[in-house]
Amino acid sequence: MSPLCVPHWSLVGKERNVETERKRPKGKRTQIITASVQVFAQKGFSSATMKEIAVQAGIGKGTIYEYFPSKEELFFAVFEWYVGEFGSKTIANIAALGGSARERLQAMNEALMKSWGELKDVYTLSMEFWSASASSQMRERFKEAFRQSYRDFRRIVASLIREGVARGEFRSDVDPESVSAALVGTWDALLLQAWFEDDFDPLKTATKYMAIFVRGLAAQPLT
Amino acid sequence: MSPLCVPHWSLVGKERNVETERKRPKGKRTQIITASVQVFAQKGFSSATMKEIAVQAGIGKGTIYEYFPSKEELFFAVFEWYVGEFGSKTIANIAALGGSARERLQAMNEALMKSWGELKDVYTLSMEFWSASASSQMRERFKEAFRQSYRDFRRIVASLIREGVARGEFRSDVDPESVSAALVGTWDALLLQAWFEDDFDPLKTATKYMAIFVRGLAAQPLT
Amino acid sequence: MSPLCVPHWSLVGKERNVETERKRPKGKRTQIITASVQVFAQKGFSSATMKEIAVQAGIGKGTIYEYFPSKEELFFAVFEWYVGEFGSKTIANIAALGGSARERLQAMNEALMKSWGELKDVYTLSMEFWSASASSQMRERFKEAFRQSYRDFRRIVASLIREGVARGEFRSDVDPESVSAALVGTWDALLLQAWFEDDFDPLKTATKYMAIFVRGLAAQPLT
Amino acid sequence: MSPLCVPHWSLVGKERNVETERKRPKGKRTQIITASVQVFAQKGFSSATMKEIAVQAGIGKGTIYEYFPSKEELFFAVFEWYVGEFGSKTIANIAALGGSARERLQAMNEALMKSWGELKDVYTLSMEFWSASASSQMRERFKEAFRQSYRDFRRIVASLIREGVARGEFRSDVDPESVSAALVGTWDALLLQAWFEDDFDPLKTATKYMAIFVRGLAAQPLT
DNA sequence: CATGAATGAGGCTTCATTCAT
DNA sequence: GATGAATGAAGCCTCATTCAT
Repeated sequence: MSPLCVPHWSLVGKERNVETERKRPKGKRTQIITASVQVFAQKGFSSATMKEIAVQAGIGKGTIYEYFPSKEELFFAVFEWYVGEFGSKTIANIAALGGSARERLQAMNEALMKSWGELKDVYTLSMEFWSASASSQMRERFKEAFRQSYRDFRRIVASLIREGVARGEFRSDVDPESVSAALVGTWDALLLQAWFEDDFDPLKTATKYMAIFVRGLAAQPLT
Repeated sequence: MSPLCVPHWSLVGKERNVETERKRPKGKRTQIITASVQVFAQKGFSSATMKEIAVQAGIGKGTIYEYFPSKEELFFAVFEWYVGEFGSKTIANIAALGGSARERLQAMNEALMKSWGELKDVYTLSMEFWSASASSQMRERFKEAFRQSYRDFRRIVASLIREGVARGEFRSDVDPESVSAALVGTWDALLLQAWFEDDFDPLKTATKYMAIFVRGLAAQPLT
Repeated sequence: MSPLCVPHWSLVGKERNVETERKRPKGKRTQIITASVQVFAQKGFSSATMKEIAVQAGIGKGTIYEYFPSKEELFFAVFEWYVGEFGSKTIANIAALGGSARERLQAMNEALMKSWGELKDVYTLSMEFWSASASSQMRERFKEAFRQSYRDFRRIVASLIREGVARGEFRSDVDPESVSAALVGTWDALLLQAWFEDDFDPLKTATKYMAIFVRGLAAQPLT
Repeated sequence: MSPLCVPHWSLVGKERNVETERKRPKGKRTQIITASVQVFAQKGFSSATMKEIAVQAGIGKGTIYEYFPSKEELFFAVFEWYVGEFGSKTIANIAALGGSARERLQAMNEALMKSWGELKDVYTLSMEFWSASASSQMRERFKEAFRQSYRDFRRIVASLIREGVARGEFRSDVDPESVSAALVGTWDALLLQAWFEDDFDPLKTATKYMAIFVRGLAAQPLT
């Protein structure tokens, strides 16, 4: 799951007020995951401890094991939730809208970059997931899931490009697969740079970039 | 250090026989770093053990501590070596060549994507470094170093863009800073995708992408 | 805590069955301290290992850390227990009795020297504590605690001396502070010598010594 | 060796200016011991490292092993030097002087307590030696040496007491062995208390104490 | 179901000692 | 002799996981 699959609207602050719904056995799994998001984001997978997560979730350490067989499984569950909860939905929704392909591409760009504000706080999870896919015991599982996530993402963008080509909006020699991979990658990487540099404005940068990029795509010279 | 700062030509086996001394009086530090590169790349920072590194380096566990005060320092040394040894040199060299800005941009693209073959093996280090900059004790150190590395990288590309604008090769409304950030990011992210998918061909994808991108930059319509 | 603050009556086996719970929910801390007393006394602080203590306590190594954050803290806890459990209580009790000051002084002398039998086994702890107060990380903490312990001890004896002076039992030119310091020291040191030499009889020596000493104190020549 | 066996005149600052006599192979052993005194006194036996000692001695770490087979042997050598160099000489010298037994006792008292100024800096060694005699591998060796040292000390004082009794200066019911043990102990312990408390004045305390003590010893009432 | 006390494998690190130069 | 780089045994401590209540 690339970070940009994860607009994360409403992610933050969601865990507060859990007190009121104490003993809602159904939500305990979610409760644990939510706590894990906080802790893993802050400490990273290795440095996070089950104790810490339990405390954050307001439950006993042993209880976590009622829902997840191991720390790694819990981490993977966080990962799945991350993807599943937010995934490429935003992008897909925008793709389904009307308007020119270019406009929708730019809408995607805007939506993703605007999500940075909320994403920021848990963005480090992406790095943890990358790291997990690189070297943990669960390497393959994570890698496969990432692969799938990127694929989904590229597929949506590629469709849109293809549509633009079909409509004659984009040049016919454009390769939708390559373009979507690059575009998805750019979005991804801009958020990464934003993470490193506080005063980096991903929306501004991305908007300027998109102007150039869509001009390169356009079948007819843009003004 | 973005992964694309690291062509890694000749990464492997470079440290052997560096100097002709019968013993290994000076090269031991390098020897340890080389071993660490292997182990950290394979296991990740947390899962790697000092024992493993020592065995890989063919030395005693305690010897590592003669050269590095802690595991974290060793990891950071690997990081510095990663950046320092390869850094943005390739890019800088290409920027210094003659030819049009567009040609040099495409040469950079080609050089970076071609380095994937060698980079592949140690690419996971990038993810570990990201992760370290996100949540380890060393967080700030890594983050700052990354920041600097990205900055260097963007500066080189931005200069080239600026040069292209000045020459009238690129459109005058192009913002070199934004473009360079996006371009650097794209290269970065394409390698990431290549890491996830074995049959992803970053050079092919990037080349097609660049064709579109430089068209978007160009002051005069390209054929 | 001077060794003579520590009559140690009943040191051994006191912690067992303290409470009737089937499990050992509260006594575990005591259990660990008791085991530590044995091990530290036998091996000294540095040579004692947490493993050894755990085995002696019949628990797992990790369990110790549930009760004490570090080896040093555990050692200090042993120290506190040593002082707190036995401290200058004996002396204080005797001071509170009736009788002449001289009699009470001699009673203190007797009580302390008689405690040697039990003290013997853990006496080496005193040396370890001294050593700790001299050079360990915990130096200041131990030193301060010792200081306090000696001060308490001297205060009690000094009061008694003062009382004797006030009553006209002791010479008016006697300085209670100096005398108490010396007396406390003498007791301390006699036990030390007893530790070094098996056939040294501290009670006999101290009794003969006290006869002379109280004669020196007496306002009226003793028979 | 009780601390009071060790006036330590001139101990401090003796190691400086060793530079000038570099390569005096005969003195290297002493050089090492002198350095060890500093380091052991400051860090304690366990925390002191051979490296530190070597640095303090201005020689290579390996060189120490040319002179001492192990750290423990070195420590014992420091101990022996401590005793041998200073031992009970002061006391013995005073015992050999003329004058009344009482005067010589008080001279001993004064000499010992006055040595506190210099002794202070290395006094912690005494505690380390105690600790070593209590729990190190070399326990027996240290213990035996301590025993001997105390014995020597007591013997000298006991002789003096005996002389006083024989002369009719001291009461005939005085037991020289007990008195000497107690007196030696008192001196010992007063230095210990001085170590714990900075503003404790051992000389003043001991002098007042001695006035009382010798009155107790005296055959004839003193004024 | 929930808990958290107990556990012990395993990691990082220290440092006395060795030994090739 | 002198050295100090190399070593590896051994220690402290962490923490995921278990399990009795």
